[in-house]
Amino acid sequence: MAAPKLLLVEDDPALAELLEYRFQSEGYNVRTTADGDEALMLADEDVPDLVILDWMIEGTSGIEVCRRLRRDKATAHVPIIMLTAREAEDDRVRGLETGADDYLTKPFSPRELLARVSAVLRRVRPALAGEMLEVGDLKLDPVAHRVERRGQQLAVGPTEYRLLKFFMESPGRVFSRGQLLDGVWGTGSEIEERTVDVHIRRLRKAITVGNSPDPIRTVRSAGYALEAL
Amino acid sequence: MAAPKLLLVEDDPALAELLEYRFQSEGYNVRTTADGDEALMLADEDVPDLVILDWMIEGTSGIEVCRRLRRDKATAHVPIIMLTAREAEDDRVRGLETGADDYLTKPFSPRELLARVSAVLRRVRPALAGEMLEVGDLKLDPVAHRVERRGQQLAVGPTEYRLLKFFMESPGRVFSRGQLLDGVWGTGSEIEERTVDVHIRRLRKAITVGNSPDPIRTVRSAGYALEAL
DNA sequence: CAAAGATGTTACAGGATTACGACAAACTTG
DNA sequence: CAAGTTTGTCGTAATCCTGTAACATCTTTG
Repeated sequence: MAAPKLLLVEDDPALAELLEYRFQSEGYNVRTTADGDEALMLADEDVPDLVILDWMIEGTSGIEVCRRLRRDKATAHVPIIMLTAREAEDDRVRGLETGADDYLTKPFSPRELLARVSAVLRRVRPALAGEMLEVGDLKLDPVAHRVERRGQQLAVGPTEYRLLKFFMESPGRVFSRGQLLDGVWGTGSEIEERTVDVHIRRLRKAITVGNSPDPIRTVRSAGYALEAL
Repeated sequence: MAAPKLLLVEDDPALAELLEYRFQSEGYNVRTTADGDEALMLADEDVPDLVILDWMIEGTSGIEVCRRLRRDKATAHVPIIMLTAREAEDDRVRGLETGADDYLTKPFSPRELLARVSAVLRRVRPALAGEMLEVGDLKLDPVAHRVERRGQQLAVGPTEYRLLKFFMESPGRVFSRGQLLDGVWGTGSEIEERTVDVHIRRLRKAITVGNSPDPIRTVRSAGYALEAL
């Protein structure tokens, strides 16, 4: 299972280093920055699985970073945990309303932050926590790397597997070919968008058992979506 | 939009009543109980969209309720917010590890709980948190790219979809053909204004289900508007 | 009521988008 | 290294969508 990618935005060097070390030893893939604008750049060039964001940072403020992450379609659904030194309830409420998923008030223990990160990831990206994904009659086991439908094992190629997993993490949601290339092939892949069609076709073929219905919906001029039939 | 269904498990009568009142006035559908076993029964007979669970309750303990909710397939993915009077970090971590999605430490303000509930719902059930456009009996889900009326899926072409979405973002407002061309086709499109008529016609046809009334009003010599019938 | 103006309706051809099959290169695996 | 898989790209077929024109119908106005 791929290590969850975290983006840590924290301008206290001591705390940043401590957290980076702790998360890495827990198997996370961490990038760190102290600057709001740089954080947005990093998030844009390689979309992380979760952002830990200090409220009070240099450059663009935490809440502004949060807002911009939400505005950009690529990062709109990335969960955000805010760190705040303030006790004021207003700030916490404002953070949540801006789109943060959670917050912690300093001081906090690394252990508590770890628990939160893991809880949020489990909720938002079950596959990263090793949980079984189920959509309709499709089951995907991220640990065993197996896919089955109606109790039947399916032979799914590597790319089709990643594609299916990506879809199953957001059932019903429509993804453009560009979004699929970013999410499945990795940001900045130099691949023709038409190629996505071919892999969709291969995936469709692979998950067909008997005369089962096609759970992948083509949305003309928009992209594809996996339906929970 | 259907009111989100909350299940409140709280054994302090005063607090329970206060919260119940606040949530109801915010448009939530709330059921309350003070007992852990009863909570499980209620959750089982009508699965709620979110559970607010006091750690210290009579009967089955909060953490046990949490565990059992997670174990039952029907309720395994219902988000849980725990309320705890304890300050101990251990308890909070334990709560998160047991499968709670979030917790609040007493005392907290109803406003903060409301913000949390809304944040969690927005994550888990976007449709319940208002990321969906609704006008009259029309529903448009921009994420899933779906349109339905009276619970029935509608087949809407790409341009009609954009047109409808544009209308639904400003219900009741009249748009001239020129404004529609700018807003839906993009500024500077070299298209005959009469073409709009044709797409209005196609949209009307597409959103007709049975003998439903036509929600698109023609304003002679001015344009069209979508009415919230 | 007749004429002018505006909107509704239909048909159609060209255009745009997607599905499919095949293939060569790159990559895995034994 | 050889056999087999996987992958990205093309060309073409199939499908769907779109804009326009032509005509019908309705509304306003004189």
